[in-house]
Amino acid sequence: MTPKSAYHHGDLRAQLIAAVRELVETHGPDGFSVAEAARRAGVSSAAPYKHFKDRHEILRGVVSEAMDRLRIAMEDGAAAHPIASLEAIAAVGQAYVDFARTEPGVFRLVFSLTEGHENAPDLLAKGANCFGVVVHAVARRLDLRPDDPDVQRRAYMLWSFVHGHSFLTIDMKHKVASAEIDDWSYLMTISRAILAAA
Amino acid sequence: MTPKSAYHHGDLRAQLIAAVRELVETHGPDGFSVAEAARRAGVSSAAPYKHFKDRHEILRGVVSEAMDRLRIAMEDGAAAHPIASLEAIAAVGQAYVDFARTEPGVFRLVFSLTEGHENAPDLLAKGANCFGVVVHAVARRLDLRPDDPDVQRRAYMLWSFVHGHSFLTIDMKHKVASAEIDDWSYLMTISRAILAAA
DNA sequence: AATACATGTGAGGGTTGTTAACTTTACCGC
DNA sequence: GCGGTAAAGTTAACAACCCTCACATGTATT
Repeated sequence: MTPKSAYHHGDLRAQLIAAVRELVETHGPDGFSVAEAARRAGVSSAAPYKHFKDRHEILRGVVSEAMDRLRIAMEDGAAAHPIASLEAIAAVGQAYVDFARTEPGVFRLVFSLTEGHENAPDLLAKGANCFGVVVHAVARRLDLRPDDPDVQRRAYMLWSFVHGHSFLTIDMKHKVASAEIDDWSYLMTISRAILAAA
Repeated sequence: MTPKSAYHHGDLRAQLIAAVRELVETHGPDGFSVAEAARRAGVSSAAPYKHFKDRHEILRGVVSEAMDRLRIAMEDGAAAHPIASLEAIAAVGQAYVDFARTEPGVFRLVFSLTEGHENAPDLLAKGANCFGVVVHAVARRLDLRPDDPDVQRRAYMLWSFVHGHSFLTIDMKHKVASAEIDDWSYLMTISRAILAAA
């Protein structure tokens, strides 16, 4: 743990991930280089390859960690409201949007891993878990089982919606869509509409 | 036009954009290099810089062209159905989703230009035009003016929705959300719900 | 025909991703 | 304590890439 020796400073993997997260956040998903990350961690540019096979694997590490945080935020959002309430559903969406607003770079990264990341079952699983939070909230609200097709359909609708809004909101920080949008009332409206739709 | 001389082959700019589009589509938004594009166009690796300042500027060229095609597809979608019909609105969304499915790489690229592209007023304008198609369709349906705040709000909701669905659909080609989804009935349901919502 | 300009080439500097061979440290059974 | 093994660093090197420079070659203007 404690970097006694300067060699083997004991915590490189985590420090690299942190450095990359910062780089991605400030310079965008492409403005990252393993060389710069190594520099920031105070090691040689070859050191990272003792912990990661690829630059891709480092990115996957960042994404994995980010998805954990996202899921927790969503769960916390739901937990802050009465079970089966509409608010609980909207709060899950709010957590999602908040995450995108707070860390747009990382948020983008999470959804841009396409090449070189084909086989990443753990990431797929974590994605499914995030979706699961939505499903769970919807199931509670409708008093149905989570695997009910209707629940799945509505949850997916909600997710599309929140996902799209999140992306649009960070893309056009300088307003394209006329006015500012009040997330909460927006999310409540949508949640209501989707739960009521045929 | 006709490359008489081998030098000055007269059409390099367009050919580069085409080459990059292909590269982005097959190797993903990151798997593109100016060098490779030049190679495919049959010119030296320095030639592109006579037409584009940056690698970023080439990408912007690809995006610009793609947004034109997207807008046209959306307009055509709407035009294929009776004015003011719900189908016309859904068809705009369908065109959007189809574009994403057909050219996922380019679609991603369009929405990942963040760094080095801060000042691109033409792209912002084209984005606004695409949104304008949705707004127009909604305004027709509700028999209101396009600049009516309610129209803008509902159009934005629809857009978020379709945008999110498009992304999710190309991200998880291998189904995370349980079953396959029938785009058209999905889009009709959503359009109806959003136009009816409070 | 002479000149100006646009558009190509080639060489080269600086950065990156990644590997290979080597060195240093931590740890484990004796 | 002691020696061996594996983990985790290092330097050196290569190819690829972005981009700039000085120069070459066509095209267009006058």
